[in-house]
Amino acid sequence: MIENRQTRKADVPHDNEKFPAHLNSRWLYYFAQALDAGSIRTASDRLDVEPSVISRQIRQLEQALGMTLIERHGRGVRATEAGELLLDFYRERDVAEQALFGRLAELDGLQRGHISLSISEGYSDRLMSGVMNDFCARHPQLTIELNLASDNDVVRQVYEGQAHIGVAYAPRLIPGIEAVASARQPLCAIVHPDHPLTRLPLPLSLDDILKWPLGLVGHGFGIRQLIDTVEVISKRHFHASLVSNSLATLKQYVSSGNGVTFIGGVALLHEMRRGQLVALEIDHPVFAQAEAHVIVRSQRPLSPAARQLLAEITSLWPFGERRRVEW
Amino acid sequence: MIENRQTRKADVPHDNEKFPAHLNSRWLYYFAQALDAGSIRTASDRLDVEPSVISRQIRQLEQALGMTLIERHGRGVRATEAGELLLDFYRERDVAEQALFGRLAELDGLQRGHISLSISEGYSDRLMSGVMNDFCARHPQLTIELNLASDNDVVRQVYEGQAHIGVAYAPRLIPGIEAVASARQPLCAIVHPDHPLTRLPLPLSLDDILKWPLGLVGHGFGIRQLIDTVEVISKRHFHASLVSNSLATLKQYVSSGNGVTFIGGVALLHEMRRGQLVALEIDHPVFAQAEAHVIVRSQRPLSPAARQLLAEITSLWPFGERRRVEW
DNA sequence: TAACGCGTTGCTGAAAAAGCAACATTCGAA
DNA sequence: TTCGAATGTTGCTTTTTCAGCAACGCGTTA
Repeated sequence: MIENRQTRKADVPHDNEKFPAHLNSRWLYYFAQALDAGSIRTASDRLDVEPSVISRQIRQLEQALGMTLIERHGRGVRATEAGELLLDFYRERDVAEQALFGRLAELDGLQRGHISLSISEGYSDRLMSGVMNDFCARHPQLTIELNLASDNDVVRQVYEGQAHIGVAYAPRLIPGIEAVASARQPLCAIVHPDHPLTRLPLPLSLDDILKWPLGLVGHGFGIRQLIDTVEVISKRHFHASLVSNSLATLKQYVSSGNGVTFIGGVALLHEMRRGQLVALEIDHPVFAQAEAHVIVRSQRPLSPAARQLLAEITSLWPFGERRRVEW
Repeated sequence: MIENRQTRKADVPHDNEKFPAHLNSRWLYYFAQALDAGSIRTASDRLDVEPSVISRQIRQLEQALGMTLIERHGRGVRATEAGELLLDFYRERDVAEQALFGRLAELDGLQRGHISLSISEGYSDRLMSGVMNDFCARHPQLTIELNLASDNDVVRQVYEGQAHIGVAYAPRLIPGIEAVASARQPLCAIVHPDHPLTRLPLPLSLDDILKWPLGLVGHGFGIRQLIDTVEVISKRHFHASLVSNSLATLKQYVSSGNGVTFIGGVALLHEMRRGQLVALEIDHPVFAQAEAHVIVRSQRPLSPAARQLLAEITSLWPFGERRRVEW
């Protein structure tokens, strides 16, 4: 036992303590086996160990508890009153342990578990239609938490362990965060289908775009950092007529006027299909090389369920890649 | 672990088993301590053991379960999903263990326990008035079973472990039975107070007694063996007008006529006090040397409660000795 | 009474655990 | 960015615990 082990540094012989901090599982095991078999020798035959081992272990248990646990007759052993109490406890402990194993196995078999996803706004549709719906249907007993957040928050939540898996567009990758899948998804200029820009040849030049009122996402989005970067290196000033932390607001903004906003095209699948919005490629390397990432915390052991979901996400990643030709 | 320990005789390497038969308590202990402390090193400082020990024990636990239990960050450890499950189990197990210790301590403090007494008929009154009433009042949470039986049954029940303590009058002592207290209590002739025998000088001779109708206890009573013995060595014939296995019946018999019976005087305290019966000494060494015994099973560990009661019984034994002068 | 089975006890070797020191990483602050 | 402190880990040795073997004492049984 731990508390009986004498350490070298502080060797205090407090054996007079009434009860040990914890019961050695082997003591209990032999104790229960001996009582179950009716005699130490029978138990020793069953377990294929020497009778002396069992005898000694039981004695240690008795000494640790400071009370006699079994009656030693000439023909076997029987439990004393204290022994019965201990035996009942052991039995209960055993079934609890088996129940634990069952739960652990369920966790292994994806019949139990909790997965927390943190997703950049605009990816939820694609993720849901591409993977999540199917995955949830196949594992109805899993608890899946889907959290929409800004790109920076996605990274933060994954980093702090609040989310197991994150999907972010152009996030600032920091040490400790690992991108298990990436896909280049250019940042596009989003406009109404009737917008004059749609009549210009692609890719659009920055100058053409900047003639129109601009709607920008707020800071905290990976997109915004890309925009700021381009603003600096292109030596131009991006005047934002509207700044919002909601992509939906920006979509609304451009769909009801002739404004322009910068959003990854992948986030607009629905609107583009319905002909409500169009995504126009921009002639700038930074915009063109923007990437979306599926991220996890480095060296964080994921639960089996999270591992499985991650595998499915990456296998289908990027979700709309093949449809990209339609844009 | 027991099942992982390889035996020499039958070494079957079934390490591929998913879960061990039993969790090593030390593994769990370190595991819980590390998570509780937040880091292995903090736990190692608290427990005064090397960090390597904790690290290794946790790893063994993980290998035994076949799953990762803690996330190792640079600044401490955290539980995985499986780890949380295991930790919850451990916490519950711990409180159950503490509860067990509490029950064991109660058992030690006589606040809990079961005592089974087997008592020869006729001793219950004296036992109850002398010891049991007080003992029961002082330890109301003890369960005390008081079983009246014939002398031979008292011995048998104690021998077979059905009774912890026995009180028998002149029982046949067999190996394995130990008399922790004895008292010479002569077998007397019991008659009605108005019986002609009461007018004869004491001790009575056998011949005087045998002139009167005889009530005898049945076989199975220690008394009866004494009577049979005397019958043989005195070369007389004891004709029983009534044979009963109930002392109460015999008392009734002699109190309503001029019959005589042989009962230990100590069994008649009530009746003698009320003047309903008198016990007359008999002039025979076998009768005079009859002994009552408090018996237990040799080398049987008694529960603390039973030990305490036994001590009280023997300290006051024999209960009515000082009053014997009144007879 | 002798033989058998039971639990127990020294003793020896093996396995597990603990200690020690050094290492690789990670995190935080200058 | 760099340095330093802190964390978990690993190789190795020492200590402790456990298991096996043989013998003994004891109670039970034929």
